Parts: sequence; structure tokens; C-alpha cells
Amino acid sequence: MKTEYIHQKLKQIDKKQFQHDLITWFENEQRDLPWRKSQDPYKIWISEIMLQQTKVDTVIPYYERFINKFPTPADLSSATEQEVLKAWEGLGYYSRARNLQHAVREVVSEYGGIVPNTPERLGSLKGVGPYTTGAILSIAYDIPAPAVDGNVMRVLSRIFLIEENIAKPSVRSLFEHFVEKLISKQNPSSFNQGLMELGALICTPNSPACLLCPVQQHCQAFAEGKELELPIKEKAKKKKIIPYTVLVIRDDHEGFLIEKRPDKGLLANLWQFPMAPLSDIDKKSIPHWFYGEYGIKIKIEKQIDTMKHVFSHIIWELDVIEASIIEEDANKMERPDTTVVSIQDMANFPMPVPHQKIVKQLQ
DNA sequence: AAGCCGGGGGG
DNA sequence: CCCCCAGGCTT
Repeated sequence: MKTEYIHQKLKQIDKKQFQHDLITWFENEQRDLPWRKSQDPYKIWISEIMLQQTKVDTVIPYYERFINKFPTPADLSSATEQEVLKAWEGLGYYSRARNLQHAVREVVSEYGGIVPNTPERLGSLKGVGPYTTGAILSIAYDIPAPAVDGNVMRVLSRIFLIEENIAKPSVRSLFEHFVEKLISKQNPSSFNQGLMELGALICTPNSPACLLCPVQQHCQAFAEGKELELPIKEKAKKKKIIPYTVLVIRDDHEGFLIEKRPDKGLLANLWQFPMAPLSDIDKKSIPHWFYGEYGIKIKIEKQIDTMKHVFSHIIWELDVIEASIIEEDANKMERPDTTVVSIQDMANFPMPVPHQKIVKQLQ
């Protein structure tokens, strides 16, 4: 049934002509991007992980710094996790960085530092899913494998007028079967990158430049004036708002109290100023709450700022206040994951963006 | 299949 | 304010 559907759709375009039009356009019009200067599988890999859910312009400076700091798998393998997180600071989805280092260590120990070139070995590495597997195979190794991301699904849903909900995992698999049939065996790298580049430059979500499109004559959505109706996608759910009071606590020697977040979940292993959950406690009872949690008596000095930070699924509403230490109870065990550092030394600790902003204000 | 996981930019 | 993302892991 599915194969019949794909076959039916594919019959409606001239495959060879489509490949030629797409590849020729890509090779003439592609952007000059740092990861396109080499075919080094390690560098392609780094770029593909960074590009997950992240725009090209954001990635470029991170990629340059990262490759500079960790030029080879061996370099990344021997770094500390905090170094890697610091290099990733601000990029988001920090599990990407942890998984990447874990996988690179496996490549060094199991494959002599050579990135594997089979879908099975590549796809079993941590953080390397179906998309990244196909991207590395095709771009670094010239192997015809589908690399289907949101861009590719948007482009192909328009070209073939596919009215399936692209948010469903089963539909991504449908698109992979499509690309397996459609991909150029001679030049899978330019074919895959061409689809993605087209999605980034021409076949954009809200205002596609169909009049400039190199594959316009193949596009069924354009022919029927439906390009703005595709792809079909379910609406995102509402984000839950979570209020916190952020405590910027000074000691008597220009030091500030920061803590390491848990090693799982949101912003794992990053550092932050302590945060009191306002949904659990009353604002007036913050010093009492803090004494219970940290064993340190504090006094609220003044409000510094309020800020809102939007994540993929929640929203932090932050009330930032300054506090001072009244008295420290030496009998109470200090939390192992807290430390007192100067503003200057804080630069060595990876912190979430809203906390980076607080640091910047304190300077 | 659904939830979790960041951050920035555009309209 | 809304929307858009060059995905993968966990449950």
C-alpha cells in the first residue's frame, strides 16, 4: 500500500530531470559555509549535530570555535565534559554535546578514530539518528542514503503534494522511502544538500520564492497554487509557565553562590544561580526556604530584574533578586554541587542563557 | 505515539 | 503575540 502510494507519486515527475535541475542549482548557488570546505567525516558530523534544530547563522561561530578547540576525534575525546559544555554554551539542547562526546569516544576506542561508514554502525552511535546517519553517509562518504529533516519534508510535501502530517514519525519514514527512490546515485551529496538548501533559501515555510525555484516545473503544489497549505503539521501545544525567584547571593568577598544542575533533565550539568520555585512557596518565605535547602541564612536586599525565557515546552518567568549572607551554619552539610566564585571565574562555568544575562548585568 | 529537550529570528 | 525551525532520546 505504501510502496504503491510512493510509486504512484513518483510516476508524476521526470526523475532524471529533477535530479539534474536540483543538483545543478545547488552546485551553482550553494552558500559558502565553513563545513563545506572539507569532506572530513568528523567535521561533517559536528556540523550536523549543531545544525539539529538550529539555524545556520547561529551555528557558524560555534562550529568555528569548536573545530578550532577540538580539531580531531582524539581532541574531543580527551576533553572534560565541562569544557565541551562550555564550548556548547548558548547553543541549547545540551544533550547533543554530551551524546556527541560519548559517541566520539566510542569512535576513538572502537574504530581507531575513523567515523564508521555503514548505516548500522553510524546509527548506533549516541545522538546519531536516521537524519544524521544519512547526512554523514551522503556528504562525507558519497553513499546514497536519505537524510530527511523538516526542510526536506517541506520541499517534498510540496513537490509531490503530500498531505500527510509531517509531525508523525511514520510520515518521516514515508519520506525516507521517497528519497531512497529519488536520490541520485551519482551525486547523493549534492542531491541531499540541494533539497535542504532549497528548503532554506527558496522553499521556505511562509513565503516560498517559487518564481526563483529551480524545480518549479516539477512542483505539484505550485501547479495547483497550494504551496502555502503545505506541509500539513499539527499545531504546537501551549507552553506551561513556571515562575521562579532567582537568588543572586553575594558573600563578603566579591563571591557569588552558584550551583550545578542535576545530571539529567532540563539544562543538565549546567551551572546557575539558585532558583526558588514560586509555585511551591510564598515570596516572603524565600529566606526560610533557602535556609532549609542550603543551610545558609540570607537577607533579601533588592530586586534586580525580571525576565522571561522561552524553552521548547515551558516558559520560565524569572524574578531576579539580590541577597546577602547573614550567617552560615557550619554544622549543616554544604551541598556538594554548590560553589562560591567571582564574576570573572564564572566565565569558566557553562550556564543557561538567562543566567548568562544576569552575569552580564553584574559586570 | 507522546513527552522531553534550547534558543534565536521572523512576521 | 504568534510562528518557524538542518532531530534524537526516553518512556
